[in-house]
Formats: sequence, C-alpha cells, structure tokens
Amino acid sequence: MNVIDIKKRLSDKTRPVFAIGVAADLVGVSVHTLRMYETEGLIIPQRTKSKRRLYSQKDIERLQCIRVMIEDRGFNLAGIKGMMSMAPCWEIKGCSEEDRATCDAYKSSLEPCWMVKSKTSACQDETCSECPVYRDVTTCHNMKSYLQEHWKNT
Amino acid sequence: MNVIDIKKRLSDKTRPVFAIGVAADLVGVSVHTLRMYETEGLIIPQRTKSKRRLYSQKDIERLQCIRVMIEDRGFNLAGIKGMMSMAPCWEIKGCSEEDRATCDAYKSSLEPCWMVKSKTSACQDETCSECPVYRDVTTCHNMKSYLQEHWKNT
DNA sequence: GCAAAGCTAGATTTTAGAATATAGATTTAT
DNA sequence: ATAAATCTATATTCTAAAATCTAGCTTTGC
Repeated sequence: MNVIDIKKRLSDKTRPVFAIGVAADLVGVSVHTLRMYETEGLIIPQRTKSKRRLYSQKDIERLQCIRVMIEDRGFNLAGIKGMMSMAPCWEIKGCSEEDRATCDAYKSSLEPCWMVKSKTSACQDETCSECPVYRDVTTCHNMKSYLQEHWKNT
Repeated sequence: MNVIDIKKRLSDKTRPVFAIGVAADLVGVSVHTLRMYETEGLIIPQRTKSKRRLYSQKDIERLQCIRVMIEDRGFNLAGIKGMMSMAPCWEIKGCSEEDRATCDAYKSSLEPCWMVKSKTSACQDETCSECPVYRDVTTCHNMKSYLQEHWKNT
C-alpha cells in the first residue's frame, strides 16, 4: 500500500476505527449510553469478528446529532426514533409496487426501516449501516428539507 | 333555525363547545395539562370573548392522539412538537417563491408553522386553528403516509 | 348574589426514562 | 501471562420534564 492509499483510508469517514470506549469519550457519554442508543435503533456500529463494536467518523457525527436533539431540542429517544422513521425509504431505494405491498417498512411508521425485521427484496441483502436511508437520516440537520428534497426528486 | 340547521350544528366537529374542565374529563387529563399542551404549541383551542378556552370534537380527537403518542409510543412533548414541524406547510398553502424566501416557517423546522411569529402573506390573515396544516397534522395517525400524500400532490 | 369554574403566573411534587453501576464471561494487547 | 477493555444481561440511581398544586383575580350560570 502506497502513501496515496494510506491517505484514502485515513480520510474515509465511514471506516470503522473507534472502539466503544474511544467513541464514548469523543461523544461525551458513557459506553453504556452508546449501547442503549444501539438497542433503541438510533445507531448501527460495525462489529469485529468477535462482536466488538467499531464506530466510524460518520458514526461519531451521527451520535453528536443525537446529543443535539436530546440536549438542545429536548427530545427523548422515542422521539428521535420517530423522526428517523419518517424517511420515505421506498422512494430512496426505488422499491417496486410489489416490494411496497409486501414490506413492513412501507406500511409502518413506528420504527425506522433498518429496525424492521421482514425486509423486502430491495433491502434484504444490504447491510443497513451502508444504506443511504440510514446514512442520510441524521435528525439534527434539517429533517424537513431532507424530506422535501427526497420527495422532489421522485 | 330549523331542525336541519340544528342537526348540522350538532354534527359540526369543529364547533367549539367544550369548556376546559369538560375537555379534560373527556381526554382523561387535568385542566392544567391541557393548558400545558397549548403552551407547548400542540393544540389551539378557540377562545370566548373573555378569553376562556373552548374545545371542539376535533380538538378532543387531537388531544387523544397526543395521549396515544405519549402513553403508547413514549414520546415527550418536544418530540410531538418536532413531528408536527415536519409538515410542508408551503406546499399545502401554495406559497410563492417570494413567500418562501421571507417566511420563517419555511426555513425552520424547530417548531410547527402555527407557532412561528413572522408569518408570510399566505398565512398572516388566517386563524391557524382553521388552517389545514394545523388541522391535518395529528401525529398519532400515520404521519409518514400523510407526508407522502402531500408531496405526491405537488 | 354567590358558588363554581376559568384565567395567569409561579412553586412544588411526582415519575418515567435516561444514565449509571454490577456481575461474570470473553477478547485484546502488551 | 495478565491487565485492560468489551461483551450481554440485569438492577439501581438520578434527573428533567410532566403533572399537580397554590394564590389572587375574573367570568359564568343558577
């Protein structure tokens, strides 16, 4: 690997590099809190072979957004999850009519699509943490204009 | 007024008829809680000449929705307010480019449009409690599909 | 006329949920 | 090899926001 490759790897913000203890320090919360956010469906860290969590720079930014929603805007975790559930995943993913008819994420708005168990063909083979629906839904940025842009492009 | 007129008035769900004490009983909360929801921007009851609150059947249903969000889905008031702020009011009201450029509700997603003070010409003369943006945004029903329908029609 | 209900404003209490701690096992890194 | 960090799962603590209460005044309705 040459110098350019190394630079690329270092600048890849989606590369999972931080152990949970480091991530907790960076975000300013306890490791337990990070696990709680994961249980609630707000964040999906990568895992090592032995199931240890690894967070990317993007994950850190996502977590900082979650903190903004909690500390500055007074949301609780259920509210953040509810906001994240507003994303029109079927439009973003280009689901067919058949996909929509059979997909729980299309029907329900009680949880974000990445928490829905029965996925349709458009999603079942994709890792949710790499999906644009998950990646782009960071509620501390202007969610309303995010939704607007996505509906406009359809 | 004839019998038909009387029937019409009785069946008008937007007619403000319940004093705050009655409304609180119907919803199952204290009068103080209803005043709190109003302060938070979740409900806009009509007022009598002497500033007493009057709630319609629609208001009762709206309040029941708020209770569902709190009790069943675990939202707090900030979260409900945040969800209500997602409505694309400028599309629903058909705001011009100029309206959008000057309207705080278009720019911000921190509060629902009916809480924004500086209103654009499309709204400044309308009573918010009679506006479709306010009326149709009841977060306990499927907010996601509500947003979808509104974007689709634009 | 007066009791009941409503008004605003502010203080107080309660409680759910956010955060922390504990325990026992496993993995990592020096 | 072993100390530090992480894992899951459960129990406990703490706090902020939801709800209630108080006070003084006004309106309503019998």
